[in-house]
Amino acid sequence: MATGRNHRPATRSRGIPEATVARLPLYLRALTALSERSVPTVSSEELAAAAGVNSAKLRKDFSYLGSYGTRGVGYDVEYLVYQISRELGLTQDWPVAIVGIGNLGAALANYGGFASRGFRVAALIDADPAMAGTPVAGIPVQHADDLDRIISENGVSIGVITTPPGAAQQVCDRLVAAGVTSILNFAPTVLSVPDGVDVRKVDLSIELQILAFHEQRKAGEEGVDTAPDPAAPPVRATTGRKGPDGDMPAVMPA
Amino acid sequence: MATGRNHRPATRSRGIPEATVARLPLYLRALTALSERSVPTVSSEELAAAAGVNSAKLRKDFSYLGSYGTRGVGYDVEYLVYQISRELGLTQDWPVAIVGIGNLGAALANYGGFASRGFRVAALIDADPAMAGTPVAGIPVQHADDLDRIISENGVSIGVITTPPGAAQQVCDRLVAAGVTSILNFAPTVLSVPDGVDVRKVDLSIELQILAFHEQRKAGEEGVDTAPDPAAPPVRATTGRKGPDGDMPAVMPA
DNA sequence: CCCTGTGAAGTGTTTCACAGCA
DNA sequence: TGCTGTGAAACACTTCACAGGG
Repeated sequence: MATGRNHRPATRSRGIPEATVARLPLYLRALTALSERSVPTVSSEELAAAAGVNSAKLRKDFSYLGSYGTRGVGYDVEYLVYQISRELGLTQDWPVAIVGIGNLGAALANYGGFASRGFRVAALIDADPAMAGTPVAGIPVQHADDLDRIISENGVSIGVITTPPGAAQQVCDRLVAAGVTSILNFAPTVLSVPDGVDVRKVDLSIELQILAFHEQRKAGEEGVDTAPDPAAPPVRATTGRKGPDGDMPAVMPA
Repeated sequence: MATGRNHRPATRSRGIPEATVARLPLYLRALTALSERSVPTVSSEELAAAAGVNSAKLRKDFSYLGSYGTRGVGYDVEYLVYQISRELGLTQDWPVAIVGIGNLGAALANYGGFASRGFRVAALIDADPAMAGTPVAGIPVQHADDLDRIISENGVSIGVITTPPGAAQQVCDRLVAAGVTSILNFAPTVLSVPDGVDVRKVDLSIELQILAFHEQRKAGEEGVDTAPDPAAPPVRATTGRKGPDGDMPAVMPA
C-alpha cells in the first residue's frame, strides 16, 4: 500500500484485523455462490475450501465479527451474507468515479462485477476534451475541468485512478481536495495523501515481478534442493560490497 | 492469495521474506527513476520516501539481499538497480501469455508498462473463433484450442487469466498442464492449482470492498472517537446468535 | 559525524488444540 | 457426537535503537 492512513493503532474494542478485513470479500463471494444454489448452511471446513483458506483461519476471522455460527451445525448462509455485507459497508450504495478513460479505465467501466454489491459507476472523467460526451459503457465521459463539481454532486467518496503515471498524483490531489477519502490506484506511482485518506493500489508489473522472483527460484531449485553452502560469494574488486551472488556486469542489460 | 505453493517454510539460508519480495519492485521502480535522472547515490531515507515506505524497513529489506550500501554515504543507484533486478529474475526475459482477450485482456496487452523490464507478451489466446487472427496491440489472437502448443512453443511459464470467472479454472488447468507454473488471475474466482504452481490474484471488487469497509468506519467515526462501550448489542430472538451490532432485516437488501 | 546494517523488542497474523455448546 | 469459538503457542513482520565502518 502507498502512503496513507494507518488504520487506528488498534485501540482494542471494535478492531477487526486488517488481514481479516481483506478476506471478508472472499468469504462473501463464496457465500453468495452458496446462497444462489440455495444452500441453507455451511460448515467452516466447506466454506474455507470454497474461499481458498483454511478453516481455523476462517473461524478466527468470524470470531472477530461475533458468534454467528451454531456449534455442531455450521453457519446460516443468508445470515452470514448479511452480516459480512453490513460489516463491509455494502448495505449502502457507493458511487465511484473513474478518472482516466483509456484502455484500462474503459475496461473497468465495462466490467460487470463492478456494479455487484454496493458499487455504482457514478462518473467517468478524462482530461481529453475530445472524449467529453462520448459514452463509455453507457456513461458519458466528462471533462477533468469539472472534476470538483462532479465529485461533490454525486457524493463520490471512492475514486479510481487509471491515468498515465505522470498524471496520477495531480489527479489524486484534486480528488482529495474534492472530498474523496478512498482511492484505488491503478497507475504505477506512489501516491501521497493526507491522513485520513486510504489508498490501495493494483499494479500489474509488481505482481508479475513477484511471480518472476518465485519462478526464478523454481528453475534454480531443480535437484539442488538441500544444497550445501555455495562457495564464498565473489566480492567486487574496487569496494568491499558483497552480496550472496552475482557481480555487476561490465555493461548493464537494457 | 488463492490455493497454491507455500513458498518453502523458510528453511533459513537464502530465504527472503515474502513481504520483502513484494517491496522489491517498488524499490526498483524508484531506483529506475533516479537512474534516469542520473542520480549516482541515494540514502535509505531518500529512497524510502520515494518508494513510500519507512527507512528502517528499507534497510532491513536490503540487508536480506546483502550489504550493498556504504556507511555514511548511501547506496549506489546503478549497482542497486542491477542487484534487485537480478534478485527478481528480471535480467532474463519472461514470455507471458494472456488468456481471455476481452476488454481487460486487450487493455493489458496494450499496457506499455507490461513490456518494461523482462516481460514480453508472447501470445494472446481467446476461445472465440471470430477473434482468431485479429491483431490486438499488434499481436494476433490465437484460438484456445491451440493453447498447449502455444505455451510450449513460446516457452511460456507465466500466464495471465482475464477470462470470465466461469472459464478461469478450466483455463488454469490447461495452462498448468501445458507447463505454466505462475499464474496471475484477474478473474474473480479462487483457483486451485497443484503444489509448485504460484497464483497471484488481482481483484477489483475485493479492493473496493476493503476501501468501503474503512470508508464506512470513517463516516461512523465523526466525533465518536473514544466512545464508551455501546449499549449491549441486540440479540436475535429465535437463536442465541449475537454480533456487535445490527440484526437481520426482514427483507434482504438486493 | 553520518548513514548503514542488525540484534532485540514489539506488534500482527496464523496455527494448534481443545473446551464447550447444540 | 460434531463443529464452533478461542486461549495459547508459533511464526512473520515491523520498528527501535545503536554499534560500527567509511
